[in-house]
Amino acid sequence: MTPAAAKRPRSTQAERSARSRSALLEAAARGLSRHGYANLVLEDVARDAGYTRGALYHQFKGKEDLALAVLEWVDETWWSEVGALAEGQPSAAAGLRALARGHAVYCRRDIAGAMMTLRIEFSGKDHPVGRTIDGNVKILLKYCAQLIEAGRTEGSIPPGPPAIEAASAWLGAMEGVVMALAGRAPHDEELVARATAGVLGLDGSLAQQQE
Amino acid sequence: MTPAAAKRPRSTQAERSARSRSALLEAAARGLSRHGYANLVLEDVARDAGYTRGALYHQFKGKEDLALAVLEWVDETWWSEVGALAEGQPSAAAGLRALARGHAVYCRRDIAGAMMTLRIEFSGKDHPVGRTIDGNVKILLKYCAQLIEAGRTEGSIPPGPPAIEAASAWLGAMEGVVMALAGRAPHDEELVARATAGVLGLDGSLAQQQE
DNA sequence: GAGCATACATACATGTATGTAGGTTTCCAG
DNA sequence: CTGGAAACCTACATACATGTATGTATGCTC
Repeated sequence: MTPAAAKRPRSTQAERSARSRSALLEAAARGLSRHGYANLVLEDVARDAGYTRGALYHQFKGKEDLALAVLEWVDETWWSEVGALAEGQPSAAAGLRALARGHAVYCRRDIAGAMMTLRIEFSGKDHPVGRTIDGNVKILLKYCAQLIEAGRTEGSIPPGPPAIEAASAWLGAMEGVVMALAGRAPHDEELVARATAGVLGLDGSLAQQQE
Repeated sequence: MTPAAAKRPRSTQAERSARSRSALLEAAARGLSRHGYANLVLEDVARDAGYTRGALYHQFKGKEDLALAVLEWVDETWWSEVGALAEGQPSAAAGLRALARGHAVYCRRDIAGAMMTLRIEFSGKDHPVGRTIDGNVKILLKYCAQLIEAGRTEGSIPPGPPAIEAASAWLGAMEGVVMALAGRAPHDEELVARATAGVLGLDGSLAQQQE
């Protein structure tokens, strides 16, 4: 019996599908983090999510489609959970610092490495996944570069290498640090912040944080 | 006629073999950088070096053995070309700075990514390549952590997170930066130095280098 | 230069992972 | 409660890369 007699009687079929899809996506992200794309075997992904390859092929067109879905999902969650932190900060430097700490926290989940591995495997390649990831990174880079330039003109960030190179290096450094520390709180946050300060030339004094 | 009548008449056979081996190793490193281990197809490696798979299987026991040889080769060249820079520096901080810059220069070759991809694919896995790479990284980490601790006791490096975490983060940051900049001189060197200063808490003043 | 070993090439067998097709269960509608 | 369409599973076909086995050429030794 459908509790609320309205138009949508809380359809269980759609819910079921959505749950499966989420579980598969999460398992795929974990698998990508750990094994990369090439070593990712779909049967393991499906089993990890509690299904078989049949379910996976019902939800996604194939391996590539699955990877693209993961990318899209990561991109969305990153901007809503991390990117949003930069908004409403007093200065561009503060915004970048917030991004750094937020990124470290965000990457404590095991989905963190998915972007990294996909980027390493596909960046610069003429492949749908490569193009997507390069597109996402490009947008992110542009955003960060703008923040850096804004900070330099307003004076909260000292001069240095071209903003795009600096942004590129900064993102790379963050990825490297969170990867190396693999979510070992609380030092991951602290050290990402330090790396940020170093790359951008912010004051390296030890008393800038403790949010 | 053998020019020098001594014991070793300048054997051409050994030379030939060594040349082939070097060419294959270099091609393998390039291939690993670009495609990773799983996507590395040995026929391409061999062709890239000017041979066929037959030659490769004559020189190496197989794919795994090839990867291990690359690892060994990278490890040796790194310590002789980069690691040596830390020796004879006035302070531990100076040594670490030298390592950073040296690493950036070292990574301008396309062999740079080989370690990275192998690490991502195998680190922490129960696999010969994984064990080897983890072993190499562990030694490197220990070395860097010792430098950091030495610097802290002698006063050239301010206090901070535990030395091992700091060393881990530092290496990760360097990898990330050189990866992101992909040898775009001269900013790679500058930005690796900045990241180093940030993570280790060295003076972020802009006038520390120009070696 | 005959005999032999090493370096290298070609051809085949095996394993494995993807993708597809055909069946089975679960859920909702009338 | 019965028809039907989903979500899902099992079985099969295909592709591809590794590894091995066999063949050829080049260089060394006597």
